Amino acid sequence: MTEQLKRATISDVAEHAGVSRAAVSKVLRNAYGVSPAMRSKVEESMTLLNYRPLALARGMRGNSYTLGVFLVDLSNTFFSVLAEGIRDVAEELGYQVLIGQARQGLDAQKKLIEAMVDRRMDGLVLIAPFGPNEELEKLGRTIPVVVLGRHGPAQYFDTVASDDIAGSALIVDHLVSLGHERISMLANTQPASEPGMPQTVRRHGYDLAMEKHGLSQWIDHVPGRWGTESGLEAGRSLAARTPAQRPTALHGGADVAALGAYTTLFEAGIHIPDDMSIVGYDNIPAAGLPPIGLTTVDQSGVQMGRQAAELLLSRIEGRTASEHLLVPPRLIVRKTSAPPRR
Amino acid sequence: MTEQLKRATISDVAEHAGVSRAAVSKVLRNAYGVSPAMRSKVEESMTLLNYRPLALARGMRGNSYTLGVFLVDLSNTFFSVLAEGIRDVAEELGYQVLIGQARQGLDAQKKLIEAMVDRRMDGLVLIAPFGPNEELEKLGRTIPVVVLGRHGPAQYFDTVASDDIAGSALIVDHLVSLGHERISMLANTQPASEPGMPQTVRRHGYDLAMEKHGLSQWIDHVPGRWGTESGLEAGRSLAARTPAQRPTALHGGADVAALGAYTTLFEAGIHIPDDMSIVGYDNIPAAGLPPIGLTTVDQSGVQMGRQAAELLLSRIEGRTASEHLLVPPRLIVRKTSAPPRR
DNA sequence: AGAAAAACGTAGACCGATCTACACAAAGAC
DNA sequence: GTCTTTGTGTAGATCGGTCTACGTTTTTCT
Repeated sequence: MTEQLKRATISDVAEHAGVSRAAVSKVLRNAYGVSPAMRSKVEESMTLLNYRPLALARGMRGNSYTLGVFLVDLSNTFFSVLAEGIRDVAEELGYQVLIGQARQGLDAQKKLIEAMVDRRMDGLVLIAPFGPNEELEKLGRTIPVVVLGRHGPAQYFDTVASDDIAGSALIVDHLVSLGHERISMLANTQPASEPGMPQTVRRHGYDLAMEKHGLSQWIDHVPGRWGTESGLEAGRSLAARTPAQRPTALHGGADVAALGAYTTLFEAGIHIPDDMSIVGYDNIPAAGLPPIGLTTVDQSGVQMGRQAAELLLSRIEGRTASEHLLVPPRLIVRKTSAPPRR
Repeated sequence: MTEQLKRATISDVAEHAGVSRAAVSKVLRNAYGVSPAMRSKVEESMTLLNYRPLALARGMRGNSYTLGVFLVDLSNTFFSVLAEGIRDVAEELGYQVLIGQARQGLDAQKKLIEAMVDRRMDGLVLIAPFGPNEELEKLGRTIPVVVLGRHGPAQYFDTVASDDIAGSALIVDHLVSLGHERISMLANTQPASEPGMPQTVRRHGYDLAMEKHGLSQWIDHVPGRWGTESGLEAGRSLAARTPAQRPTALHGGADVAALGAYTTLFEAGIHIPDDMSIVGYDNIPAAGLPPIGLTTVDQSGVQMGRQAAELLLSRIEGRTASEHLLVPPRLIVRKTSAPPRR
């Protein structure tokens, strides 16, 4: 086994350039008190020695130049789109983005977030976290935090979310305009749903829209969560209903859940959209696949990701007043919605 | 703004327990030379003060207890499945997994890997990296590395890969048994393809299998890359051919590419599987959606991820001889493959 | 009982940066 | 020509852990 190559440290650079370590640190940080002559001398030594500052060591006192992104579900491709937007903005400013994925459960979430804090990340973007708002407020007092997907208000962290009330209205309006009355919704009934969580807000938006159209009697929440598994399950339960008890249209809550329901409904011989219309939310890539063609609500994830990153960065720079952004959603009509047959 | 809560350090614990910092460090590391009495005393103080060691600081001398996973494409859900397997194993041993996603390009990949090294990760799993093997060998001499998706041999890093020769054979055999002769393949012609990269091996496996069946005359590589975009493009180019020039079946190389081709082919009015059979590779979740039902090759991603993590951990523990695992693939027949019509 | 070995704790250097306090020199003010 | 002010560079503490070297006590072995 060949010897490991030793990497250059700040001391090596200082010695090579004939200056103090503090001086090198200054040019590294673009700090005040560096003459042009010294700067160029030091920079030359840095490139010559192939020096890269050890981010870990910097983090001990200053910034680690690392942002953490917390995700529950990597396989939800909408989340990865968000992550992409975050990364784009962060990289422009010299920050690295590292993504952590927790397994399901509040406990796992907490552990992962702690792990990120223990690695002295400069700030955190939490994508669709669960748990009570107070926990997040507490976290926000420890480290800059932006929550993606949860609605404000909040005092110690910023939020970026889709206008879920409007999004649900878009869906219901669309279905009603096609002639549907009996419209159910896959409601995410995760334990301890908080106000501000998208599942809460979308459900509320659905209720409001149904009422607006005078369809309160048909309001129907199919319980579950928003994941593929749970969507499959919901589809099964819907298929098990008698045709008379079955809705003619379904607000899926999220694309992954909607596609899950689609799957088991389809397998049970219920044809989409002839027997039932389905509308999703998120516009994940798989939704656009032509044989599926899921009608859905688009949230322009990259944009949301970028905004979240910008908020986080400005918070790291010192802003303390919290901000809460609402992104207008957009309906994308494809093939899973059609007039009811009866 | 409320004051930030100060977190307890090792000195705080030491003082509270009435012992030295070194002693606390010892119980933390399970090091030799700790009496049961002291251990319990210290542990009590730790829980009382709600102490968590700062992983960042530990990394300065010892391990950072962090593994890095490098990915090119978060939206390729197969990769996220791999990441899940890695995380499961790592967490059991107290390691955190942080995922970094690079934008396209060798340069971006290099920068991200450097960033992970600069954060003193204890080891790296690279999922489908590009670039020459020498680069990886060099990296492997700096830090423990396992490459997922590239075939060995290699001296300074381990590999875990699907047996792509066998996988391609599975696909060709299946199509031939259905009666196909004219079978094309979406070949990933990324610049600087290295031996050992899945695209290279799968293509070679396809060539071999075609020859075995006496179909050398029909060997046909449709150029592109393995992403959704490139798949869309390939589908378009295939649709543009005259029916006589068009293959009756397509080895898609990877599910994302296969689904891309499916999309544009479908839009061009070419019906799958009546006009053309398509087989993918990876068995990503979207492939299983019933209206699509992509016939594909499964690689049991979670298992591969777990194996990669185990290799990495054992390498971190000191193993130096490299290992190279080949995972047998499995054909999953669904609805996009059928006998040719003519 | 005396010597050797094992068990237990501690002091303090160390990892590689940042950052405060200060020394010194050059420039500007009066 | 002294007195500030401004610019430039350095010494050394600091962040929160790890780890080596060593001293002291206890146990084990003849």
